[in-house]
Amino acid sequence: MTPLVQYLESHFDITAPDDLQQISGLFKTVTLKKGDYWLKTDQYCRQLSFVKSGLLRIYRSVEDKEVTQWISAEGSFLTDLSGFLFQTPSRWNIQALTEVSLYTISQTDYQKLGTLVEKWHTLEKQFIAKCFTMLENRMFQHLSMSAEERYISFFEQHKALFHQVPLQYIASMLGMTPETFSRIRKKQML
Amino acid sequence: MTPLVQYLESHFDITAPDDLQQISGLFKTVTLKKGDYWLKTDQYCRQLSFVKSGLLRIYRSVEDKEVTQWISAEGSFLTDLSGFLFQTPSRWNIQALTEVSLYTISQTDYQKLGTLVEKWHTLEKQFIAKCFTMLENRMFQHLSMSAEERYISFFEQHKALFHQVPLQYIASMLGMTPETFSRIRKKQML
DNA sequence: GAGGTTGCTTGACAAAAATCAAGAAATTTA
DNA sequence: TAAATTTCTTGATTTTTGTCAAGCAACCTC
Repeated sequence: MTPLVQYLESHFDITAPDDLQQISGLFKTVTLKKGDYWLKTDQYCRQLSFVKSGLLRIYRSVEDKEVTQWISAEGSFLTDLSGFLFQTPSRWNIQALTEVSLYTISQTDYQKLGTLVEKWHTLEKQFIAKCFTMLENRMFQHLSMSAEERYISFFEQHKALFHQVPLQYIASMLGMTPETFSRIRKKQML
Repeated sequence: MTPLVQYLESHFDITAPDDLQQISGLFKTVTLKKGDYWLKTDQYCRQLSFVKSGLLRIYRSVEDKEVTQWISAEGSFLTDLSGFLFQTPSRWNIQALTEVSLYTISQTDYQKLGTLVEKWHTLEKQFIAKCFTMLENRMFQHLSMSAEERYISFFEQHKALFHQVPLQYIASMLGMTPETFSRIRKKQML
């Protein structure tokens, strides 16, 4: 569970060995094969995972097309945050794009963390707030930037993804068609 | 402070008179005149307000134009959530569009709530998570809907706003120009 | 109530992005 | 490795949205 422990240390500033063990002890290792679903629309999301390795796509089907909301990569948490916290049916599908290895905690065990780890509530709050902030930035980019500007901005921050997943998913995530994406890409590569 | 108390009861399920008083007792009444700023870009947001009456616009200036992020109305909380929680300089301007009456709590007093009210941490978490969920929905709409569809969806949920604030602000919030907004509007009214 | 300001609409045009269709390239599968 | 599938690219075209410019309407304000 080293990657998870490192994450907890660096992102949550949890350093006490006891706390680290309390937390990581509740996670179980899970693997998914390419194409497997971690979650499907209308299911209840009763788990929170930390991605040890691999890539997953979070998307939603609307009418005849699929809208990719995000791609989760190694070293980040994975859940349907709204569904997990409010226990409402999920609106998302989450599917493995590669072989995936996860550390997973059940909702029940997750709830124990509040009593086991002193400052858990604060950390949880910070985590959710961080998710909010990221989304706020993304929303702002959509309100203020063109497709090309969004492409450039995303490319600068996530270069690696561009040769790890089908580009159409990145296109969708950036709110454009694969064709538009391809044309911008060509222009950028000249 | 009745509107605030009602909000706490219905949205946060706080019913104990003691708790209600503990909380609302820390808020002070503040009024703003039309055009006054509640917050400016690069300032630290050290307050959380509840809008008793009036309307405020949250926006950001980019190059030569202004991007409206949201319009806050009567009966909702107002803050730069990211800035307030992480104590980072704000990227937003928040300006009164009308006479505004607020109940305001300082960051210092806000922090006391954790010790004064038993389940405060849970409620705070729920509140932030709610903000996240709303933003997630909005983001999804931008990824999956055209300008016209966004107009219709917003109009259905916020009819009242359309004759309360300059329409250009709503246009910006929906990610389109005033001209496009005007054309869609005309089409919808036929 | 005349003049100024601000906000809204309209038209003509330009640019951005979507759609459709075909084909090339890459990847997977057998 | 050949065939099948999936993904990406390209061109032609349409649709959507933005830009610019002008005019109109509402509303302050003096």
